[in-house]
Amino acid sequence: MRPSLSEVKADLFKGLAHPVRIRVLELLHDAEPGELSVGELLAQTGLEASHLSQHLAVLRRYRLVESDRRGSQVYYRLAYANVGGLLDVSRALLAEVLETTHSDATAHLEEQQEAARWVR
Amino acid sequence: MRPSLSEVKADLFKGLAHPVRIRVLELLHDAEPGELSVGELLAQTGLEASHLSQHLAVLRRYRLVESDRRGSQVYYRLAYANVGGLLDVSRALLAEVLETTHSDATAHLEEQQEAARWVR
DNA sequence: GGTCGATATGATGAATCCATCAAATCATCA
DNA sequence: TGATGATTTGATGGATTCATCATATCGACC
Repeated sequence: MRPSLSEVKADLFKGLAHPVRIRVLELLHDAEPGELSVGELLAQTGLEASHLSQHLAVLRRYRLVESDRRGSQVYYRLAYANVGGLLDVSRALLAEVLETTHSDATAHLEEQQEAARWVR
Repeated sequence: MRPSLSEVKADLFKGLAHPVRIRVLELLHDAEPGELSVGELLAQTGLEASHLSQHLAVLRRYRLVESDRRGSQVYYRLAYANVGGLLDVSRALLAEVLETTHSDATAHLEEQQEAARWVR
């Protein structure tokens, strides 16, 4: 039984439905060479190796990323340009959501956003 | 403890991570008056009432829709314009995904797409 | 072949999601 | 007030996801 279009879309969104995986995809989206090694992702996320690896496996399963082993290192990149498009729109959607939220919550989230920028 | 930006985004994607909920959001996105009653959604999805209602509750929880009771009927609409944006990009992403899939699977999914258009 | 660094997979328990059926709630009307 | 249509919520069991720790696999090098 082949999946319906909605089921394929739902799978794509499932891949995006976890904060760590969003973070990883954003790092890949923003990376200058368009890809990052697992080691670099580990450094930038501060995660434990097997934790990140399990999430990367989910991203591979749902075809949001592609991987490429070169020697002992594995590089990941977004599988499709429109994955980046989803990230961009989600950013715009979040801004829209935040515009309608309490100003104290907004201030707090803006602080976190500044901190994230600084870390990068 | 307030949620991080990634957590808020993850919640939005969780709301999208089920085929029925995608279908509902697309129906709302495409509806001429920009909203539909639960009754209309029931008719168009063919779901059982409490099944749909549980999914609508998830969409409300993650703030992807807004509801509005008028008499005995409840109307739903997308909570933000960018929810529609996410749907549009996911459509483009799916097309991108399908371009790289086997042609027999592609043909099958295109048939389903045609059938869906016809039903509407 | 063995060691080591890099990465992936397996096992497990807790939490969450999903589908289904039952019951409750809300609004309207006689 | 009770009945009815519309909709929501609750309860429950099974499936899936998540986090964590342990183990396995891969590639490079001696």
